[in-house]
Amino acid sequence: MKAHTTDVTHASIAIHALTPVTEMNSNSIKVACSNCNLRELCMPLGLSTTELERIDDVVANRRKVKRGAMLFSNGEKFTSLYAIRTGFFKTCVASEDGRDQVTGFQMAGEIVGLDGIVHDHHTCDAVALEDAEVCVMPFDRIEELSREVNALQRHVHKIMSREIVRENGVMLLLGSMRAEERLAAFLLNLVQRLHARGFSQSELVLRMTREEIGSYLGLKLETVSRTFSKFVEEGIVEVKQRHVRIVNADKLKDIVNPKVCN
Amino acid sequence: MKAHTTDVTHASIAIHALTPVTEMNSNSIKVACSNCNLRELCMPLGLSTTELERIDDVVANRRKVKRGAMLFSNGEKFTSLYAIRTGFFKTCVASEDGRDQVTGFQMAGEIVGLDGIVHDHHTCDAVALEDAEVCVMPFDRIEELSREVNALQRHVHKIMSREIVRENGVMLLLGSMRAEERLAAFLLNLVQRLHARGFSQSELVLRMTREEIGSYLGLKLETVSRTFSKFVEEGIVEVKQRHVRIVNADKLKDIVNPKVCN
DNA sequence: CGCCGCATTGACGTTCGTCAAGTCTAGTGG
DNA sequence: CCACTAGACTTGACGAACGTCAATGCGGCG
Repeated sequence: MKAHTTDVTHASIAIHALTPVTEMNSNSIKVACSNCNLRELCMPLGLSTTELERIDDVVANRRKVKRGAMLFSNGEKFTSLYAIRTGFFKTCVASEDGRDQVTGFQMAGEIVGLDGIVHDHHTCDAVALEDAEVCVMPFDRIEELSREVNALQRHVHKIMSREIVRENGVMLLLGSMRAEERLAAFLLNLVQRLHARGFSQSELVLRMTREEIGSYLGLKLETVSRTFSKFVEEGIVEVKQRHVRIVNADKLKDIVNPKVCN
Repeated sequence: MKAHTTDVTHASIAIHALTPVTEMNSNSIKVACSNCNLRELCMPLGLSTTELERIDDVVANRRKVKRGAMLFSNGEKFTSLYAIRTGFFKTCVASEDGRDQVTGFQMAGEIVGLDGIVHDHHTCDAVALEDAEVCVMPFDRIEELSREVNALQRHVHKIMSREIVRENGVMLLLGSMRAEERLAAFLLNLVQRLHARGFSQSELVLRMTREEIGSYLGLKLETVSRTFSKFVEEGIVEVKQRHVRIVNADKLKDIVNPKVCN
């Protein structure tokens, strides 16, 4: 490790800007999407006031999940989708012989639990990578309401379609990219999503271990570590444990999308 | 190639058993899910007669797609989902620098086009691997009707969730399996889906090239070919070009799920 | 019959995994 | 405050799995 950056800051400070005011003082305050700052991330836009009030009803309650604990697990009965309010999750599937694969990392405003719809049981685990809180949205309530609020129906469809498209991208990554390309794509994706939530475009704090990154990217943890080191040597990023600063985003993008011409 | 099996038959004969009678004589006959033999594969079960009649309306028309032609392509405006009546498709995404990745193979009764919902444009190509015919289901019509027919609403959600779960499985495959395991899992999956459609449990005709299999499995075509040869040497399958006979399904399953104990 | 696309096979090279040793950091308790 | 520890991370040496390149075979089709 060569780059000892002292100015890689904890991005978590900025999360306060995203925390709904309703919860600033107490946990027992009425659950309400209508005045949640994450609304634009997890709910449809352009709703009328009455529609907005009705949509508040899809959230039954909230649930806190401690770091390392599971929101739901493989085999568990499916009842609800979950909108992440705070914290960071991973989802992972396991093969029968014990290998497991991280299928995604989810942050505030994103929805988890879609895997459970088809068989009425979950087929993956959702694990909190830091203390987290989610909005519990019973699926039968979502279905009921989305019959009446067209924008919600459309929104549910888009969320599921978005997940399908995301996974298509991961398949491309796993099927055809080399280690450097995978890690570069991973970093760019993470920072882009964080930026959409008001965080820095260039600095981030990884909430997951090298092993979890490796599982997601189809690499071993040593390869992830070596690839980080290589990026550091090339002056593309600065890394100090889980603090990452992207020094040269263009180079990272070039790695993901090598331009043959030019 | 050692195994020259003369008795690997074309499975395509059996497709006639699945072809709706309404189309036996003419192409202009009324489109109707209510008497389509594929209904149980692509439509919800347990509908009342009136609901069934209404569901016929989701199919606007049918469309033939010649082998090698595209049903839809990346960037194209999204309007409809497509239920495959006959034929075989691949879907593939491309990275900006030209690499592409097969994200799935679809057969009769399966639905393609879900990727287009989120951005109102398709993000992948759907290519017919043999002459095919699909039912065109305009998505706004699906949404309209699924507001009124609960079973259809639930069905649409399940179809999308199933696709998410399928892709989770592919991620596990691409992220953590070796070449033999990937090919074994692929063959077992294909033959299982074909069997559900009335085909043999042990014989199949691949509709795709080695290169397309390789793209799907994250391998090069040579590796696919070598792995086939290895399976043949070990007496697990017989292969003659695209005709495959599974001789020892248990061994194949063992390869996918190596049992450490026992 | 000859061509073309697909498939097979071999020789060799690269990338990444494996194994092992060692470092760093945060947390704990004296 | 510092020693101790456990878990995460880094780094090196080596090997296996798969990719690359190239030659050849095979089968279907005009």
